[in-house]
This record gives sequence, C-alpha cells and structure tokens, in this order.
Amino acid sequence: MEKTSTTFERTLVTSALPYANGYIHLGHIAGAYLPADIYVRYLRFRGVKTLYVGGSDEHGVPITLTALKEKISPKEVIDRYHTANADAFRKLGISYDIYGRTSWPLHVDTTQQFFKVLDEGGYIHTKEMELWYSPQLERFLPDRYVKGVCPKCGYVEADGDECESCGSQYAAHELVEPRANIPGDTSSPILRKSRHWFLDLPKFGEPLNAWLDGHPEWRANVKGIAYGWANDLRSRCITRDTDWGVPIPLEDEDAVGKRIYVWFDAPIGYVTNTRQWALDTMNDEHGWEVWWKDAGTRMVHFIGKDNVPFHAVIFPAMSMGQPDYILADQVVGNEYLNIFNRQTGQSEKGSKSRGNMISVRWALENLPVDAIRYYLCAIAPESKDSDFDWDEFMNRYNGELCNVVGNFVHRCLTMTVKNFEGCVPPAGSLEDADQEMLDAISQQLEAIAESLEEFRFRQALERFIDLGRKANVYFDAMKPWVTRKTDMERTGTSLYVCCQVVKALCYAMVPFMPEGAANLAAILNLTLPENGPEGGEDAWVEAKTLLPAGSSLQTPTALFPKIDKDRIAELAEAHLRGEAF
RNA sequence: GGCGGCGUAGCUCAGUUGGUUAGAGCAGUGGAAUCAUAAUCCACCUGUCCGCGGUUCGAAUCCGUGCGCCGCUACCA
Repeated sequence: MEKTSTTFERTLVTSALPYANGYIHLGHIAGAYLPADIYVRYLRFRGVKTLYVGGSDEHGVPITLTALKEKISPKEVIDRYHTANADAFRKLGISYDIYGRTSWPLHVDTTQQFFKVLDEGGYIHTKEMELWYSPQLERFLPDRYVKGVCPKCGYVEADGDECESCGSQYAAHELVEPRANIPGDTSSPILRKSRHWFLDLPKFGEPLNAWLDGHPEWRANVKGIAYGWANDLRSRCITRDTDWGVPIPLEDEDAVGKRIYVWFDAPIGYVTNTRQWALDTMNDEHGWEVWWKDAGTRMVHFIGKDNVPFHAVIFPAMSMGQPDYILADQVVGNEYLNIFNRQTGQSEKGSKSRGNMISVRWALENLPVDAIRYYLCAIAPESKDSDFDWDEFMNRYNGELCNVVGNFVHRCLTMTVKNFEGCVPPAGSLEDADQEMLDAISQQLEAIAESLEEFRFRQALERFIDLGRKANVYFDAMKPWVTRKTDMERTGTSLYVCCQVVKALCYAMVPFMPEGAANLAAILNLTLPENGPEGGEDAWVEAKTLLPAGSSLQTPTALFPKIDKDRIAELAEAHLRGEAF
C-alpha cells in the first residue's frame, strides 16, 4: 500500500447520485452506498478529515417523461423521490455530510462554469444530428423511447438505435416503422435535425491514460472498463433537446430549447454539494475549494459498474479541463446484486417488471438496520455479481453476527456482571493463553483496518467475525463457569481478557453496525468519539487500549437478536409475491 | 460482432508478486461442554483449482486456445 488514507491530509468520498426517478433498492445499497458509508465511518473513527458527499440526480429526459405519464410536473417527480431516498439513506445510517440536489440553483452555476471553461479551452464543438421527434408531444425522444422493426432481423420491439434481439446497431433513419414508446403518444416519430454540443474526449487521451497508468491498484473490473474507453475515445454529445436541465451558457440561437445532458451535470453535483456544504456549515464561499483543488485531498468515488465510464473517463476528462481540479485517487466500482429465486433455483436480475426488487423502505420496515447492513456488506458484489438469498441471509446474520459475535458478548458480559458485581474484574497473572488472546485483539484490528484501506469490505467483515470466533475458542478453553467454583482469581482474569475483546468488538463494529456499536458502548459505559470533517483523535488506536479493571458495566441485553426462521420465511414469501418494493 | 469481469469442496468464497501435502465459513458425520441469544468448542469427511496445449526445476497463479456464466457496447441513467 504505497497510498493510504493517512498519506493524504483529507479524504473526499462520494457515492453515485441516485437518479430521482425511482426508489432506491438493496442492490444500490450493497454497491455504492453501504461500502462508502463503512469506509467513511472508518476514516472518521480514525480521525481522518473526511467529507462524504451525495445527493439526488434530478435532471434528464426520463424524469420529464415520468411527469408526462403521471400528469404532474417534473418538480413533483424529483421531490417525491428525493425525499423518499434521502429518508431511506438516513434510516439506513448512510452518514452523508450533505445529501444535495442537482436542482439546486447553485448547481446551475457550477455546471455552467464547467461548461464555459471547457468551451474556452477548445474542448467543446458542435455537430448537427438527426434525432427522433414526436409530432404529437412536440418534443425529441431518446432512442429508448422509440420502438420499431429491426432493419437487420425484423424484430418488432427493436429500440431506436439498436436491436436487443440480434444485437445489431444502426443509424436512426434505418429503423423500420418507428413508433413512440410512451403511453398516450400514438404518433409516428419523425427525424428532425438538431445542432448539439460535444465534449472532445480524444483531446484528453494522453493525460487520461497517464492517470490510469498511475493507478495499477484499482480493481480489475474498473481498470478493464476504463481502459476500454480510454483507448477508443470519441467526442460525446453533452446537450439534449429538453427544457429540464441546466441551460447552455452560450449566446446561440441553437442553444434555445436545449439543456446540458444530465450525465455531464450529475458528477458536477459532487462539487455543487460540496459548495453548499461549505456555505451551510461555515458560511464560506471558498470552503469547498480545498476539497477539490488541493493536492492533499484524496478523492474516492463509490459507484456501480454502469457508472465506471463516467467516473473513470468522462468526469476526469472534464476535470482535467478545469483549472487545478484534483482527480480521483480511487474509483471503487462494484458489480451488481442479483436476486436469488428459491422457486426456480435461479439468480435473476432485479427488475421492476419482475417485481423482485427489495426497496430500502420495505427492508427497514421489516428488518433491523444492522441485520441489513451486515448481510449486504457480507455479500457486497466487489469482484462479481452476487445474490440476495433469504436462506443465506438467515445463515449469515443469525449464524455469524448473532451466534458468534452477539452471543460471545452476551455470555462474557452476563457472567462478568453476575460474578463480579457489574464490574470488569481485575487481571491476575496472565498465562500464555491470556496474552495470546490479548495479542490477537491488536492483530485482528490491524487486519480489519488493512482490509478497509484496500476497499475489501467483505474481507474486513469476515475478519471482524474472526475475532469473535477466536474469543469463543478462548472462552471455551478457559471455562470460567468451571473455574468459578474453585479459583475466582483465574475466572476474573479470563473474564477480564474477554471484556477487552468485547471492547475491541465494540470499536471494530462502528463502521459496519453503528447501531450495535452504540448499544454496546452504552453497556460498557464508553463514549464513542464522533469526528466530523475536521478530523480528530484516532479512536482505532484507542480500541486497543485496555478497559480498566473496576469499570462498571450495565446489565447486557442481546445485541443482535436472532430473527425467527418462520419470520424470515414470511418475508421471503412476501418478497416472492412482489410485495417487497 | 467488439470489449471487460468471472469459473477453486455439496453451497458461499479466500488464495498479493509462480514455491512444500490447495484453504476458510456454512452444510454433513462423530464427540465435548452447559456460562450464554438451543448460542459454543473439538475432530473427521469431500477437490480433474472449467477443458486442452505451452513456458518453467516448479503453474490455481504466467502465455495461447476452446467452453460456460454475467455485464458493457457510447442517445438509459
């Protein structure tokens, strides 16, 4: 690890801005949000200056089409989804420093500045295009909203520019019998000319490749996609015929009725939201700049794999065209979370039409937040797609978090409280086994930290559980329930050591299960530090310091209550009936 | 078609730069224990590391090739 969080002065973490045209589901969480939140909580706990920025992506044609279908305004669409998604994130404990909106007025300014600087730098040019236009709706239609007959194979459900049946691609005018794919539009789309603005990506070819070459440590899937693009760069259209978006900041009659393409302005939302955060918290117009223009800032993007081209190629290129902007140090691209269908024995892609999605809202109404966080982290699709499976959920949550860690904490604390008047007992002379257990705490904490620094969240969580496993082995070997009858000093020493493990478990679970950590800290009468963007003490080091003998303890309750098998079966049934969204 | 990822035990996966008899958890079998959320611990069991060819003293690991699964393919965001 030549580069870690500690070699930079501060870390800016972003999670992909979810599109405010639908509710977020567990697939989103497992990829771009939970790992980011775990990473952020870890950094804050270590006292690293950390800012975590997210928000809703609220522009683009699909939102206007949803509004059209529901006969409401685009504003009502984005308000609905922004509010719901922000609420879901909050309840899940996704700890954004700011959760912004690309519809904020400030965002117009940031986006237009980006555009103007690129234009002045000669990185933007225009080109005339032929696009589908609906005479009835009096608007241009994106290719996915135009259906027709494939000119190659005759498939009748072909999209405007490609056929999903035979896989061929073609120019718009080649599509046979075009028709609009929007309810209520019965007209036949026609082709109409329109002049658009393009970002000249090939001009960034060399710096992009040099930048990618500087990051051999990135995940294979991210590097693969990024190099694929970087080696075949083409100019990319960054405007659309729509009225829902950021206006093009040019005095040009062709710019009227057009807006900047949502994918150009979405990543700029990270910048806008940082600006807004600095205004809100410090009333400082320039407070954002240190996070975006200082070489001491490390930027890390968490995204799904569909987002890699934008975060590993296009946005970096856009940033290279700006004065002084830093580039991402890491782009953590995740694969997808699929749904395992127990009836068919097949893994299937989450989709609305199948009705197999699990919304964050539904999950939170029916499961403890830590259970959701634990399972999703345990199966995070880091290197390949993974499956959400109710049986596995039960095995992992009940069998690992509850049985191994939760029960260890409980058996240790219950016995301590009963036999030592609610206090951590004094340590007598330490035998080899005691010392080995104490040493294992430090080793395991370091191992967990190492995994987190490398963005290996599944491994980090596994190492956390491993500490619980080691602790159970130690507990069984020491047999405090036996020694208690003959040797209270030995019993006290064993439980003293166990209490140290419990404390370490409490600290180590902070990034993963903040609710469980808070509950356990209350039992241990510990105050967990809560650092903000300004950083603070390194509490991870503090986790290794020993809980003094005599510290008082609260009567323990089950940290992670097991979920009844029948209850899980009920939820699985409801999910199968399509009620989980 | 092009590009990318993946393929290791019944299941889920780990195997950094090639290096002894390929590992973990779960499941299974047998045992111990009774402090604890019926929670724990110990032992045992299972492998054509997808196939084929090559490089090498040595390959799960590197190269070539074939097969399979998943994804991307630029106007979906």
